[in-house]
Amino acid sequence: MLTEKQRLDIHNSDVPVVCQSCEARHKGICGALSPEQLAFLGKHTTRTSFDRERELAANDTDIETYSNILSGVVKLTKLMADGRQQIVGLQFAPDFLGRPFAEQNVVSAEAATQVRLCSFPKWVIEEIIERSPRMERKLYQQTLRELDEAREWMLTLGRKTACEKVASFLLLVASHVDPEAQTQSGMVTIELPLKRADIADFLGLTVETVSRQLTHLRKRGVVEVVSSRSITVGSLYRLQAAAESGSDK
Amino acid sequence: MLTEKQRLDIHNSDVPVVCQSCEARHKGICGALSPEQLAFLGKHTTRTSFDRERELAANDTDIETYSNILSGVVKLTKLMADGRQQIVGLQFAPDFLGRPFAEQNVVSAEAATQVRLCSFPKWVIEEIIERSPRMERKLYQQTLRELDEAREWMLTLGRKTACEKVASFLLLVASHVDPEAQTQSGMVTIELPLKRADIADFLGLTVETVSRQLTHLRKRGVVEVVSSRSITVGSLYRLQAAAESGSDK
DNA sequence: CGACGCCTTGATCAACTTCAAATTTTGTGG
DNA sequence: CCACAAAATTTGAAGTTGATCAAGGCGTCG
Repeated sequence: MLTEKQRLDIHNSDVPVVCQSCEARHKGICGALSPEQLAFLGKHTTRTSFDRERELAANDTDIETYSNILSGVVKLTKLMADGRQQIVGLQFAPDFLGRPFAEQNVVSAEAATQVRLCSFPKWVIEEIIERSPRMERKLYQQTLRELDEAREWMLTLGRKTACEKVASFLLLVASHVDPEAQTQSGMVTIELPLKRADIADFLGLTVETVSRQLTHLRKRGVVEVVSSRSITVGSLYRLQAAAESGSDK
Repeated sequence: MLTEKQRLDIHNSDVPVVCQSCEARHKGICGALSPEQLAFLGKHTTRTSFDRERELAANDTDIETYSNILSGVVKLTKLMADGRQQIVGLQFAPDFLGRPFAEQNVVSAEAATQVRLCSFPKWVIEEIIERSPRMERKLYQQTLRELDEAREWMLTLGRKTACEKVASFLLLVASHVDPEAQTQSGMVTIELPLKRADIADFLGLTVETVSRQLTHLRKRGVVEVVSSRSITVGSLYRLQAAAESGSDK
């Protein structure tokens, strides 16, 4: 007995082998492509793995490739002349990485964890966008989602206290790792994709403050710090409360 | 002798009268439409004027219309349960207002100044998006621009000092009112579309701090406060410096 | 083991907020 | 056009939050 997916893959035997079990084809943008388009894309595909901290694209340089994130977390950062830094976005698999219709990068992209990418030359994506309205639609919708997230984060950066910021960050990670986490209120363990310095750059704080607020949340019993990269949350409901008012109760 | 524009308008005599001299057709999204599509859109168009402070769309309510901004400035805001507020975007004519592919508003939209809108029922825009890839492209590109701006602003919110924030705000307004202002370095007078309380909500500060930083910039000779809503900048270059380091020199 | 990177904790300090009040601007009706 | 009330802005003094500076602990990898 074949599952629907298997039948589909047999039927579309011209789907590149590397794409056949790729998450980007199911949840990501490649799902918008016909087998022929996928085959075309597959011809110009490069899969690469990057160590943590590796720069994937530098600010103010020409855009040469676009990518799908196969696994890992990518941070998008802005840097000021004097070294101040702000993370302006986190991207998770199977997000599309890159800014269509631009010549130059306006942010730099860096691997926050070990990252695997499936990359394509700029012209290939441009051609596919022109030929596949469904692909463009997928990209458009991801951009709208990113804009929603950026605006949500602006509220966090502009108006929340340090403690609320840290709680908001934990919630953000929880919801990306496990989209259902939003609703459930039970116990969850969150693997943090960022080190303290990155969390600070994401929250507009210093490392010291992030650390202090984390111990503060621990002492209040909202979280348990299993290890520096792993946090257990007793009740997401309480964490949510901490992200909006801090005062608890 | 006819200009090219006049010839075009005569040729396309089925272009709705209200659209013929509309900025949205030249710089905005309506430029993507054929005369027939424009005629269809024109049938379902409502032009309305709103006083300053009027709410145009409330958070957590169903989306019923989309609009083009004909004139004025619209602020997009997020509100926390305890009343803290953050402006997460400013939109200027001839921006498109509204979030495609969503059922509900995730921000509220409010007129910052007197605003004139050209509004369309939700289904009309949805139908046009399906039928006009050029329209979808325009919307996609505006969204990408907004995302770029949101990320730029995240750096401002997270990492800049109060003084740098105020200077950044003045630059932002200057560049939207007069796109060429970016390059020129001469004297410019900026009409502020927001009152102090709104500026504070945009910058993640308090009214008092905004006011103090403005007088600080005045005493440093970077700006001249003509009236509370009108600021003259001697050198945009110096203002730019103030937006990135504060220390001047 | 020892060095290095990362994280935490403590003490002090500066920036921004809060609270309070004065001053200016704006809008309205006579 | 003026007078007056309401709203917006500015200014001052005191209080908090988070930053900075400094030191120490933990874990990992050679």
